[in-house]
Amino acid sequence: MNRRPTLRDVATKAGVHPGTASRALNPETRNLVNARTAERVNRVAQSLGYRPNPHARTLKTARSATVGLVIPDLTNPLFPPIARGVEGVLAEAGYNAWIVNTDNDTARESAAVDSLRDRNVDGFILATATLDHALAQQLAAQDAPVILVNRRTENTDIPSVTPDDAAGIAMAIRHLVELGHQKIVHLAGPQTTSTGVNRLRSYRHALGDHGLEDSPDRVVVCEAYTEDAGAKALNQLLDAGTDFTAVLAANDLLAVGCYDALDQHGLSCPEDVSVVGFNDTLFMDKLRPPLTTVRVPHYEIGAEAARLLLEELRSPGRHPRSVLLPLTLVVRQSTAAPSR
Amino acid sequence: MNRRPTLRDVATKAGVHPGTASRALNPETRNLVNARTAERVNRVAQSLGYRPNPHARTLKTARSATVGLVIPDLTNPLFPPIARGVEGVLAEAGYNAWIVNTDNDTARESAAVDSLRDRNVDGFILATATLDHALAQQLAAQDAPVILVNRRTENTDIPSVTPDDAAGIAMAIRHLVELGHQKIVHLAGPQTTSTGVNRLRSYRHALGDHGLEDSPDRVVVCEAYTEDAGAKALNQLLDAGTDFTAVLAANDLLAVGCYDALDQHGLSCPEDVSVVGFNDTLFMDKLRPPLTTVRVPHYEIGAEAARLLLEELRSPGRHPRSVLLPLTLVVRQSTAAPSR
DNA sequence: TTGAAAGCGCTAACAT
DNA sequence: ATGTTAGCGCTTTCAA
Repeated sequence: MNRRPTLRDVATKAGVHPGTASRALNPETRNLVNARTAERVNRVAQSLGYRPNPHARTLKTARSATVGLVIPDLTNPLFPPIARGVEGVLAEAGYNAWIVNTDNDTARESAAVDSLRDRNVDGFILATATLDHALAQQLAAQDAPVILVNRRTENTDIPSVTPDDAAGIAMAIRHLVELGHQKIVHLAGPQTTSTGVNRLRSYRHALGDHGLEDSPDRVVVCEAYTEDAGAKALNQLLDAGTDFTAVLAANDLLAVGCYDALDQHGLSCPEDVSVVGFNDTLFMDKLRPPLTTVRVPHYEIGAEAARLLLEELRSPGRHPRSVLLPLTLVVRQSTAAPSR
Repeated sequence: MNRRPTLRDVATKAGVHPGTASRALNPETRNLVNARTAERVNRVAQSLGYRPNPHARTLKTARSATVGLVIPDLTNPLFPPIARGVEGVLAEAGYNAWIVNTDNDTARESAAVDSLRDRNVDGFILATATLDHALAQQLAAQDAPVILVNRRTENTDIPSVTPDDAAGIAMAIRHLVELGHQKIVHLAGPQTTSTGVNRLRSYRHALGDHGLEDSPDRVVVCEAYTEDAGAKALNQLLDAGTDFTAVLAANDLLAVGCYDALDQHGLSCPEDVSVVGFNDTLFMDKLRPPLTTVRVPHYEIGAEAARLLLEELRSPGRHPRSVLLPLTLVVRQSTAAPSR
């Protein structure tokens, strides 16, 4: 029965004191040690298959080379690519991510974050931000390194990596206008989120930029970013007899809901109504018709968030900043010139 | 600056020795302690907001109340629901899951598992199994608690939770036969996986059960479970002029690839060709036409795997077993009676 | 029923 | 350049 070798084992076999072995094995302190000794220790460690015990290290140093990644719902296809971006960049730096799911539940989120703190994570990446996000505020107030991803809080002091919502919406509107649409409705996202608020504001601005009227009855605010909410919202507009030829949905799920509502009303896309989504999540190119949508660089959002966090960990408080990532419009068959 | 309270702090404030406090706070050992004392200690812990340090605990006990969940690709919508099932059941038992992504790369998988072992995870749930899976064998050989999920290894001694592939395929074939199909091709999955092999074998058996001929040129084995591989395979059949009226794909992604191939050949589904998938992953109901597919209870697969693992952790070697989960066929518009 | 003491494996301040 | 020492926070055996 041979237990895992410890630092002591390595030290003994290399004929040095554990302290020396520790220094020799750690890249940061290796230079404090005679080069030949260091090499010998490393060889012995290798030959023994030595692997440091991260719990012992964390217990001693209160650091863990681990980051908490807090996600509202992993089954939303927006998040897995973000998680991979985070993991990819962290891995290069020798860090790992602990992914936790909150199911969009504040209590669970709070419990998850507590548990991450118990584990001495070195920082947090939160994909759960609302405009008024107590948890993010609280973490930031305690000087815990935090980066927000995809959405932001009202407090812009907390660094974030988000899509350039305004630019994305502007591209979408321009595309519709160029096709000849004049009456464009907006299914807005929850106004508790930065994406919901920003995209709605940008829609209004973009209409103005093209000299189009910004009429209040052309906007429906959805309570959630779900297919059902999207269907409900568009049904509401259709039932009210609102006059429009195109829909700009605040995200892809709402856009998918529009397909449902159009079906229910016997209308077809894009012949009767053009639809534009936001995010370009999985399979949006496989719908019939394939959805025109604003592509968000999911992986890159996660990667950039990880970079910001690593910077913050290396030099706390040096250059906190927020990043807006550029988007592209992906034109597919859900948009066409209006028939009326 | 007040650091987090430790067990010592609680003990001191409660006027007991840290050993006693430890016993009082741990449900397992609470009965070793005077009830009044125990209650007092717990009250003090509460009032101080005491949270045990998991690293210290793990360092001492070599257990972590943590399970490693090894996933080939989190962006495959099959896996997030499984992960949630795992997490849901583990959470009830006070366990947590460490989710790691391997990107279908053996080296990464191996590194990830090493890292999980370094962290003293109490067991593993692997969603990465191939028939000949060195890592699973190795873990099992070392008596590490392992449960396979979704796929199995050739060695059936390793417990697993998988869909009942044979039953699923039988349902799909019966459905097609009842619609009147006689010439059914199969896009088989990689023959390195249990799903690929089992579904192919079941396809052959099911044809036999209906007195249909099982012709080798009606099967194409795909090298990967991807849309591209599916498109390539069906294109191959179409280009070869193979005579068929329905396609049974070994999973949904391959089925989506069929849609692409049919498009490219100017054929339409279900008028010209019926298509059936497997898994019923995200948005399969949103394709045009919505995909008839075999529904796998994703969440339940993960949940059941977690249950088996917890059992194994509680009584090692007591009742290792594998579970086949029942499936249902979801009939949508991608299947119809053949026109020829 | 409780206290004492040792130690899990590592790091870092201090000493030489 | 290396050794010594103490201790991170907890559990658990042993003793009382």
